[in-house]
Amino acid sequence: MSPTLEEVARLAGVSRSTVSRVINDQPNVRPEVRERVWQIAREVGYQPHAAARSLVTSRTHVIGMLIPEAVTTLFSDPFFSLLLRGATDACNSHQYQLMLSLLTANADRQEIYQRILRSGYLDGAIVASASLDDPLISDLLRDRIPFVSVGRHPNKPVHYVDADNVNGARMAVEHLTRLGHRRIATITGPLDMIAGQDRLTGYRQALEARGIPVEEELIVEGDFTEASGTVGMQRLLPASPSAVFVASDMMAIGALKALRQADRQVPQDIALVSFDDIPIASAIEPALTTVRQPIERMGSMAVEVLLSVLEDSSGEEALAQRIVLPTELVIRASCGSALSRS
Amino acid sequence: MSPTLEEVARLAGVSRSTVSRVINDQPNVRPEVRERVWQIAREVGYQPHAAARSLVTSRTHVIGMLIPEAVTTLFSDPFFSLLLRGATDACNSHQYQLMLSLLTANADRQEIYQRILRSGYLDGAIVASASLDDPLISDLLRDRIPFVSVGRHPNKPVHYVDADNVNGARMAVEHLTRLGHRRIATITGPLDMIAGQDRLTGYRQALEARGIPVEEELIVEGDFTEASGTVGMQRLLPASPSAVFVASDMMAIGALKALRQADRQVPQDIALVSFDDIPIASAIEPALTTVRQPIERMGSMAVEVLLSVLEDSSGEEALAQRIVLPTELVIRASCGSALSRS
DNA sequence: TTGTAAGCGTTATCAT
DNA sequence: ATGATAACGCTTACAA
Repeated sequence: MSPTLEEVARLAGVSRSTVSRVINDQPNVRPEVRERVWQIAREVGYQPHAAARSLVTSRTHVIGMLIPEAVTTLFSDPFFSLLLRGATDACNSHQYQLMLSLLTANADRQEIYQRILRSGYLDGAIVASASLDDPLISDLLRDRIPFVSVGRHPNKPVHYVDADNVNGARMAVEHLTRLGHRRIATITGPLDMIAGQDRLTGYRQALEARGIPVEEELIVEGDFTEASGTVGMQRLLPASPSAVFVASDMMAIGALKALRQADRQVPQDIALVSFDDIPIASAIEPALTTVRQPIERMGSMAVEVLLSVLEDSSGEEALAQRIVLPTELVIRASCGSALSRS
Repeated sequence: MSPTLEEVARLAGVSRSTVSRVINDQPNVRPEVRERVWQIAREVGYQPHAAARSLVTSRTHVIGMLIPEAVTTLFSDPFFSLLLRGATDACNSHQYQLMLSLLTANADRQEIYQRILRSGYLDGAIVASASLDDPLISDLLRDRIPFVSVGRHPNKPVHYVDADNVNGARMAVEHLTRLGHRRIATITGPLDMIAGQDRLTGYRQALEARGIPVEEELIVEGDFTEASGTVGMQRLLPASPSAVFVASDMMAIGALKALRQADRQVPQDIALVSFDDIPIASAIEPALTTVRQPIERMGSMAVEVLLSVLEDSSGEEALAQRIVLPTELVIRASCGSALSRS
């Protein structure tokens, strides 16, 4: 099919080695020869064979995006599209490729792990929102596979990129206190994920800073899905909070549904602040006041960090790179601050 | 690092060929030998090297998911997450991998094309929602790269999987006529995509079937983004339609925004029916009456078709496989049919 | 049934 | 500056 190095060499009247040097921009080739080789290579449409190349270099220029089983169900959350877009963009600009693996439940996790990660398919991997005790993390560490986690793992030597969830949540809840709310509930994310924990921590910090006691009946755990937002809000209603911090936009959408069913107006009867700022957050009614995290940038940063790790995997293990990007409160309608201003 | 065939062979006291036969489940190996080899392979954690293997078989077991430049901007539409999930699921169950490529504008399209598609990275590709004249399609055909399109290409010899957009749209608009509407507008998808065209065709068919004249001032073109739904609805308002068929849920969400700004109630003042049935369609207020297309199944079918094409690429080109999956109208609140019933 | 050996398309180490 | 030549790890005739 496609011409090989050999053929280009023959046509150019030089050896394979020379062509290889030209193609890889290595020194020690006479400019005229270099030019002639390029000429021929272009003419015949030469394209290096990826497998042959990586067989000898043991580099594939492919990195994996691993979505742990625990979160495959919420893969349709726009969060992941945005993360993917950031990651692929970064890959594009470094001439790397992204391989996507959803470690779904029905698939044999072990089998996939072996096949993908130990067969030399990948130079490294990005792990999206793994829960804190996901065996995937330990496996990757054990097998010394270079990887970067999206979402921090405080007690393990892993490179990660994360948003500042604690401060984001704190800002959100402080905003509610500033609006005069004192009975503030929260629907948390899954508490086996650091994002869930950290946002809960931020919630607690904000209340404590204002001297508001944290009441357990005002805290219900969700799992980031819209459905869990609905259920969470239903469980919260008997405690009659005046405001709720919902740990993700999708859950907030679910919570809104529950509130409509219960005939409560947002923000008049109850105020809502959530987290993520995915595109629909501003499109729905009421528009969501929410904490923006730079999802696309987290995706591209994860790739950048991974590539830098791959670069200097020359020596021994360097310190884990830990990057926390700032979050920002975006005030819209669901918190009722516009209302209180008037 | 990882042990090789050679090592397993040495430990088992047999030749590489024998180990290869065992690993690949080929005949002509004594059961006892087979057992011993497996034993050792497991012990040392043998995993075949993908590159080495594909160098000789010229098969990578990787297929590409190509998102054309034209649609990378709407990649955060849940449509693509669902498509990806369907595709990766199918890949998982066939031990294939999915490589994701967004052919973004800033990246050099030609360069990426060459690097990904002509370097042997991929066994084949899936192309998502390419516009009808996307050069990507012609390039793939020219280079004889096996691929399946999500979205039909009626006049080209391409394998495709699509939803029945014409009938879906027709059902949607017929439903509106049945509710008594006669002044029905539409916000179309991009008309250089077959999905945009087909849904417009369905709209026309439904009107003509009822003897309602098609008025050009009731047709505005969108591009499937939420923003274009808002703009489209704003342009439509002066023509005062009593109902609108919006060609995607995301655009419908945008349209709702415009209607709120204009103080029109849905469905009381104006009825809406859209297309896709992405998860949020049922979560927002009003819940969207929409045409459900089986997005995940389209993703998995695309993979299945591609794999079947890869199978019998033995002989010459067979006929293009063309699969159109049925669509279904899901009635919720935005069309006002519940209202008319009461 | 098993082993030997050639070859897949590169890169990398030597000589020259 | 250039060219032989030996890997890289596997599959696959072909021989035994």
